[in-house]
Amino acid sequence: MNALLITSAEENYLKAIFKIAEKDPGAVLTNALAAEMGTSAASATDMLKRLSDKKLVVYEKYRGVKLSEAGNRIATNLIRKHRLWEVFLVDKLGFAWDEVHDFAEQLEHIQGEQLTERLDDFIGNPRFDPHGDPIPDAQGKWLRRTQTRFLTLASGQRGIITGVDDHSPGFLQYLGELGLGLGAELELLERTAYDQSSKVRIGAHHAVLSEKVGQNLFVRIL
Amino acid sequence: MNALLITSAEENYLKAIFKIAEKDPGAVLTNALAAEMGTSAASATDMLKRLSDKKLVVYEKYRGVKLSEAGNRIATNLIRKHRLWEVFLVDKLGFAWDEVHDFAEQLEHIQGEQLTERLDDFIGNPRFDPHGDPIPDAQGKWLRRTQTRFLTLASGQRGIITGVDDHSPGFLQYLGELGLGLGAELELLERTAYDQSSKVRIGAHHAVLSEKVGQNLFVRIL
DNA sequence: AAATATTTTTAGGCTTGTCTAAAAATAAAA
DNA sequence: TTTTATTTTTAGACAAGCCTAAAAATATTT
Repeated sequence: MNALLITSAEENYLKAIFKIAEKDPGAVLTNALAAEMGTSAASATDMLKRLSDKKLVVYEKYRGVKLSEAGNRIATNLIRKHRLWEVFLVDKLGFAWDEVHDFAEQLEHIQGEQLTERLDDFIGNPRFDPHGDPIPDAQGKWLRRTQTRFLTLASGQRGIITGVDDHSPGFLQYLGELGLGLGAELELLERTAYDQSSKVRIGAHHAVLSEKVGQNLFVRIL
Repeated sequence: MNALLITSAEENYLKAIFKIAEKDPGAVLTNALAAEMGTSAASATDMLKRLSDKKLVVYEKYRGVKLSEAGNRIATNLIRKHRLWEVFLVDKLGFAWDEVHDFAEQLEHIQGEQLTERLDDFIGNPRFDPHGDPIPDAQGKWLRRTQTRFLTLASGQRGIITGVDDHSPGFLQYLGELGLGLGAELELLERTAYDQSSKVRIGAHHAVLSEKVGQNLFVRIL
């Protein structure tokens, strides 16, 4: 049925298309895709033709591309596997949330439905990965969740960290140093109008978060 | 230092060379390697030239090949990872010993020393995999172990299953049905001279093992 | 030792996934 | 609207891994 052979490279392109489309479905253009993949525009065009031949994307020359039903299924499953492995690496092997991306990037390509499902059970069927990103279920269904950008918090409001928009080790490590892991509670004491920096209380102590940090933090308002 | 890029295909050839050499170091010839890899002799020759260029093997045209120091290190580490993942799959995810080979075949190529070592700790630093094969340590050291072929047992002797020489799912499943897992105890009641078949007692009940089964079973004599 | 058989290597091709340079299409500016 | 700039595609190459068919080397028979 569905056993057409997909290479890791093809999977990675599908995932990149998914990622770009997530923010703006109209922005999946050759250059953006090449940038996301770290390849040349020529290579991206090349791959788009292959993916189109395999009916994994709908591709119109010069116009951009979108995932087909089948392509979307593959990309979603890839993200599912990536995030399940991340949970495993953090919860079971004790890695920090900024250390797991490269491993998960490899592990997501391991084939075998049974393995994925048993892994899911073993780690307790988590709905979110260590960065707060949702994990689609085996049918590709996403759990929608209401989270707010930290910058929308008003003075005096409290919130719980539910996710990050920047997954770079540098940002994650910095948050860790501030005591801001997933599930951490913080209170916005004051926001400086001039530079959108935020004075916050994290447990017993205070800190100042720059606008850049604020932009990349999601919270659930308490 | 040691970060020269090795592809999965190259790793697989190194592992195949190791495997053939294990039984007979002089038998690592092009045809044997091609057979082991399921490729043509021409492809094997091709790869041997590449591996030779990378100093991973010592290759003499028409004469056969052997692993270099570096090649041996890579092959050993690959086997280490393969067997550690097998233990994980059986002990933690609950797979049967005949189900894990294909998954481990993929997982062994995951790069990252830290991952391997944390996995090793997580599963309790096992010395043997689910088939009784030894797991080399992080330095590539092998634990030597005394095990005997079942066929060397004399009537009346008892033994504990310590390993198998045939890893095919068919054989492993058959053993499972007989109640002959790793660590199982059995007693040789009688061996038929004509066909080397063996009447055995396994716990409370009796069974007859063909010569073929007997050849592929290792035991520790009690 | 010469003839025959087997094994191994070479030669030439194909696909995937990449590249650079040039051409073509689209978008923006004058 | 015509020119200029940008984006995208095409053309031609290359390395990795595989193939088949033919040639060369080694091993076996007679």
